[in-house]
Amino acid sequence: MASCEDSGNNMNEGASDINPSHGSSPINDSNGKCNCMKSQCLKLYCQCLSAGNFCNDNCSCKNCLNKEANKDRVKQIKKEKQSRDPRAFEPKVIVDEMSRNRKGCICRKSGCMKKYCSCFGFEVGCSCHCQCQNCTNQYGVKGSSSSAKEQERVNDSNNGSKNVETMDNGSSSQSHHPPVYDNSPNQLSENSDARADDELDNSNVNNIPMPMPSNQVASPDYNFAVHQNHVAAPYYYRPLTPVQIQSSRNNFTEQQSTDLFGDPDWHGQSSFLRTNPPFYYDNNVAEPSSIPRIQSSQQYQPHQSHGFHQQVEASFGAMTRQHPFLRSSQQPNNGDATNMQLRLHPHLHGRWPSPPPIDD
DNA sequence: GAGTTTGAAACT
DNA sequence: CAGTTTCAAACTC
Repeated sequence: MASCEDSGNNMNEGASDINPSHGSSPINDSNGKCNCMKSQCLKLYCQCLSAGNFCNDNCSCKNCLNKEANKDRVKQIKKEKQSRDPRAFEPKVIVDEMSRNRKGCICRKSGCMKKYCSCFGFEVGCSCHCQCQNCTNQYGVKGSSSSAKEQERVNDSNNGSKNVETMDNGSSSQSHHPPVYDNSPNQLSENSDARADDELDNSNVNNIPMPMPSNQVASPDYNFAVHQNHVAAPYYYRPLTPVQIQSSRNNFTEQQSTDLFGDPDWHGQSSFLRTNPPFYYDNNVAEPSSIPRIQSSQQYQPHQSHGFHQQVEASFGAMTRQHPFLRSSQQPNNGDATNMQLRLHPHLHGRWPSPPPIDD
């Protein structure tokens, strides 16, 4: 059975309509199907349309017009939606140190503790973007810098030196989260409005300000994807070459995405990044379909022969070695990375390094 | 499964 | 742009 998540069902043409397939349904677990009765699936109420997908055989919608056979009209509808909100079809969740719902919620009655709440539905905390009332979101309450678990992690890191990003290996049994996406600013893209303006003072590509708050948690704008207790590498969007763009438009395959990430110039590349294809291209920017995340502690448990630290070194090696600004350290040792830390090099003075160079 | 509640999207 | 209406998903019974 086809699904909205099937690549073949994606509306993979036209402006900005190549989306991460599961960038959709923030709330339900229906995995790319809708039950629209009145909207003909031509409004954003429709989860399939909202996700940038056509409806499919799994849907129970009535009078559906969101079909490939109607693609011209759908494309027009999408343009209209985008004229109102250019980011209407973008992923709804950004990746930062805790992950946040880009648009925020305005819950009044649910306390952000039910799936009515888009933040809760994504299993992310509420944020300054939310206008919710009586927020009790277990993943992070509006106004607080983090959820309880995250705060615990932050506190732990603060027990060490400053500018420390603690990285856990997931051994504390956090369940994995649904896919979320790095919506960090592409410093090199003409459509780089995906930043949290309130946290940045300029957009100088070569001198990215790093608003390191007192709790020492990195800003979402620096692609530092530390997801709950899971670990992910810092990574940057990078513009694609014309060949890559054409390739993505024509016949994008998982192997190609793997190859892209196998590119030695991809500073943040890692073995587990490569385990998370496919990647989608939009606005000439490569974007992971899901953040590089560790899906289970088992997958990235300390390796029997090398130890997790070495494994992380292997994964992060390119970054830690090629970016002289970052260096890894290890708690005295046991071979796992439960308390492994990435330290900012002192000379950064609170600034992250520039994105890696563009490779033609 | 029907009815109710909820909040996002659309509309005015 | 604030208030209202529409909509579909989440939830309850």
